[in-house]
Amino acid sequence: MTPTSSARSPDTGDALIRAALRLFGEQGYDATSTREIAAAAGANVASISYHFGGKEGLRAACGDFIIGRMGSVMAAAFDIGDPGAPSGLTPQEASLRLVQICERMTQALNGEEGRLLAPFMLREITSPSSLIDTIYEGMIGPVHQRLCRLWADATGAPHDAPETLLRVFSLVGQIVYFALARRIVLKRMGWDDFGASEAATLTSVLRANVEAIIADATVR
Amino acid sequence: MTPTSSARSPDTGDALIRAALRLFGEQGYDATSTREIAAAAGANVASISYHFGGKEGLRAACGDFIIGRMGSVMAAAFDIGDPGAPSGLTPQEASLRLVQICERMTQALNGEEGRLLAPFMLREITSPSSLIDTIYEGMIGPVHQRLCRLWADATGAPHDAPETLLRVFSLVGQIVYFALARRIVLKRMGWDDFGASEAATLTSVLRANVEAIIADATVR
DNA sequence: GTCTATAAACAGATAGAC
DNA sequence: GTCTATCTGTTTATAGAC
Repeated sequence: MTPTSSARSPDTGDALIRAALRLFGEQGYDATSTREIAAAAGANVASISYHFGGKEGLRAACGDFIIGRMGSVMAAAFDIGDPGAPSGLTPQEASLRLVQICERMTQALNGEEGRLLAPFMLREITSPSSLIDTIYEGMIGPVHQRLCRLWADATGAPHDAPETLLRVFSLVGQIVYFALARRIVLKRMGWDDFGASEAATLTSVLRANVEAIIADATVR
Repeated sequence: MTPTSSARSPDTGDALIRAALRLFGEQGYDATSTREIAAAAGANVASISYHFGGKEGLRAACGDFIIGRMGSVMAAAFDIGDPGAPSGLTPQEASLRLVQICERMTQALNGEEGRLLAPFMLREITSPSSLIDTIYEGMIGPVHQRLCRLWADATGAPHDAPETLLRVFSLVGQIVYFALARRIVLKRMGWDDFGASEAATLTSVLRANVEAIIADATVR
């Protein structure tokens, strides 16, 4: 349906974002040149300024892309089974839900799209002047709050106690660590890649950890 | 005892390494210019080439510095109490030792020097072409192996089973996470800084986690 | 919308005076 | 050992043809 004109564009902007996500994630923002991004996206250098107003605008677009994708993955994880029920879970139900969400997070971070998004996100989290505020308010903060309420339902601990917040962070932390230190883990395990069987082994270990930590924190 | 000549140097090389560790850690290697490093160290741009042969040489020197410092911290942590006894610990002793080592790691990563070294190390771990091999073989690998043997003594599990290696990684991972995501944790907790009382709260949570995970993995 | 050509700033490295 | 000055290559951004 494109009229007649010279060049077509299924979506140059989208290709630029995907290329930038990968390269920013692998090498870092400053280590990646706009020429490199354009080449990887099969586009022209000037198209970055045209579509996003410059390199920094492309970075911001990557952040919005991440918040959208990861946000919907997390939203789906929270609503496993019953996309309606807001509250009133038994401790056993809440505990199971927590374990399931952790498994989904493990899968999401180690799946195909996660391996595109996670490195970029980790870099933004650790860099001082970056998208950290946007990503925190758009995704990390809300997700952590919901996890804390589930934690409270599961253990009987107050949802806003410092210990609760830190316990939930440590739950998430051990999952994120395996995305962060993938290269080291592969090397030590003698694994070539992170396939289905490796993922299954990791998932079972993390599930055991999560269940042990929840049980330990449960008010008896 | 320095002869008579013009300029003195307590140690320009050392000042350059410390400045580079901080700036590389905060901003990343590529985002940091040699001029910036020299200014922060109170030295001249040309001194980097003179002392280290160039920017890449300075990066390698930072890696060696880290391996030396962190290595001795970890060595001390393993030898708490008895710097001689090689083996033959009861499960209870091994478990306690494991918990103590985790506490030392938490302190080391969140203490003054850890806050200088950890960001740099985390960046090197996540970057593709970097010092990851050097740091792995000089520190991470050996430390992980020793932790796995302690884990085996504590739980009765084989020291080289995949589950053992992954359990130990998850132990370390949750500790590293709080160094990685410090900014996010501070924001969510409503903390201004990471002082003594905050460190105490975190340490107690992590200790509880470690003990729960060890207990869960113990062969009964 | 896409491209080429170019501008203006900045990078790391080094020669040579001191 | 330290400094200034400079060389060479690369960066992002943009003007203007198509």
